[in-house]
Amino acid sequence: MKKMIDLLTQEMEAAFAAAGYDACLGRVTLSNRPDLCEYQCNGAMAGAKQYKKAPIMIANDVAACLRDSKVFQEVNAVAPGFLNLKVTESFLTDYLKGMEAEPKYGLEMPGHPKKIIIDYGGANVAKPLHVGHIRSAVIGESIKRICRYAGHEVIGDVHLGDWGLQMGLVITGLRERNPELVYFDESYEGEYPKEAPFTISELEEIYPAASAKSKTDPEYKAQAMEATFKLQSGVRGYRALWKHILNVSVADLKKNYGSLNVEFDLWKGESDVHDRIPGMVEYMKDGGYAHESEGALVVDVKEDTDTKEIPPCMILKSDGAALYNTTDLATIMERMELYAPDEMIYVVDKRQDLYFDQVFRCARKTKLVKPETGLKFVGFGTMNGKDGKPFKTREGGVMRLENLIRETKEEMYRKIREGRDMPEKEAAAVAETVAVSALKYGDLSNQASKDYIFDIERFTSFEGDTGPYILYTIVRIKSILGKYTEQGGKVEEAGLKEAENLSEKALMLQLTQFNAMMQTASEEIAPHKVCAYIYDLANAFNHFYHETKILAEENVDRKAGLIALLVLTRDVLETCIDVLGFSAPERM
RNA sequence: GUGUUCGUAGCUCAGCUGGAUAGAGCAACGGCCUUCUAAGCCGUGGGUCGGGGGUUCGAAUCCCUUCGAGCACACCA
Repeated sequence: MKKMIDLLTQEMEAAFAAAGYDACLGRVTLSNRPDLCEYQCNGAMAGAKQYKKAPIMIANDVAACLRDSKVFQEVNAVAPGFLNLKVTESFLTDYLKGMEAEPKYGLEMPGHPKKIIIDYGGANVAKPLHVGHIRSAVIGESIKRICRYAGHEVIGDVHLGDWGLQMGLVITGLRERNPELVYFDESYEGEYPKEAPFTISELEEIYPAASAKSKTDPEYKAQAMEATFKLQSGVRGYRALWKHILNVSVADLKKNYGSLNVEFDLWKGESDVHDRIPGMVEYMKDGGYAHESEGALVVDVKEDTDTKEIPPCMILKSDGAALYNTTDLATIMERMELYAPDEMIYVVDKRQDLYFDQVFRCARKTKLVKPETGLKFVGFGTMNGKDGKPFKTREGGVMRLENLIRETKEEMYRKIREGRDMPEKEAAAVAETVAVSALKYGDLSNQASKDYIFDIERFTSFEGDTGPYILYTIVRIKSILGKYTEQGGKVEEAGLKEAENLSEKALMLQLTQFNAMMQTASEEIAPHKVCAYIYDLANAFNHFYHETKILAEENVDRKAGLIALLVLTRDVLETCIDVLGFSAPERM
């Protein structure tokens, strides 16, 4: 279905042509003066020079050609040469009816859907998620859903850090605690136990302790490095232990991500490409891409057009070991082989911008990907505290994600109990849903690339541009629809009618923007545009709601028309919050 | 040093493919509930769009310059 703005532009272009001017001047945009008009066209001013005429004369000529328009109810030429437009009720209502009938409210599907792999989450095995992980998870999940809604095939990969020194540290820490474990007996040849010899909370204790000790104790660090080496070279007991660590950790990660409605299709990790690295390195050497520099193996990625120094992309350290770049490149290689995606999107802290630039250039230069394969870096900014510095606990430490979520839920629960007479159990469930909306909307409503201030007070507020406000609006609509049904009305039989007041028309106009907004949000990978849209839509609804009695409407047809408008508004809002990654309760 | 992002109301942020009077929210103040959830709605006050210059009929938006802040700059991930 064509976008509203395109249909209006078409009509306007025809009018420019009919008046003897270049049709290209007919571009219609949303009005920036809602008090004067709904849409505007500034083409008369742009064409003034070309035709050596006063803009207002051109505008008048064009307006004259639109006198009998079925699309525009009003076309006013205003000094110096604006064309102020209002659409007819019938055109608007027909457009919305079309929208209702279309599968995705009129969003056009791509001619060639892309297969996209999105790499987000940034979790590490055996390390708890902390607040620094929230953005990648929340933004990535939303991008995944937006691209999927826009008609692409999307695969989300958490891509765990499951293979480096951290694993050696955990194993060494475990050995220190329980040296008698069968995993450390290298002469053992039997089956290893199915149960892990530790719980998640023990695991979470072990890593930081081992990490700290390795920094002051060189002997301990050497042990950890040896353990890492043994694991990577396939020593049975170490591999078995590693599997346990992985399983226990992943189960816990799934629980935590789950509480934020974040779900991955793939739980791949760095370990998956371990065996692939030697071959890839050979390939890069044989192809003449890689050369030695200061003892390390690197690929030059400078380009003539660069305005800055781009250091070469390192493939192997001078001690011959692989590093982050190596696994990332090997992963790109693996993904091309297994999934052949058209595009890979990395949702990562923006500080890694230069690093990914190097990796992407290297992947292209070494032909790991096809020339047309998209490699995109979506860098996000830091989540800061009210002081503008990276978010910390009151004690100055790094807050665990789990705790942040729990505190937000508690705050929400408190507010609900204060403001509503709701049974404890229901209040707890509602608090959970609303808290997720507060956290996610608070994050997503900011442009991903910018830093933002995390303010739990603000995010959990029911007032203003917040998740809870959006949910409240949806709940209000649901409440009316519920009552309508109780009164014997049939929601599904209601058909849209022409608007009878200004706020109703404003709501309808806002609804027509859905497909254009969603297209932009997916093309620009911009979840915050979805937030901005639903905030405007919720405002338009609340304004309309205040002015229009719905259930008390006596004209049955008119009432049904209003109900149909509510249904469409609810559905569009719920579609939007779904792509943002949260949902609304029935009551709140 | 080089590069990069940014600087808009007291605070948090939109707007940036150039258009009319620069918008929201919070905070402050004032209205609106016998009627569909007042966790709502309406209104008031609050601005050298960091400074300067340029392009243009027209600049928060484009260009140059300057000041200020953040971030990155091969053997970490």
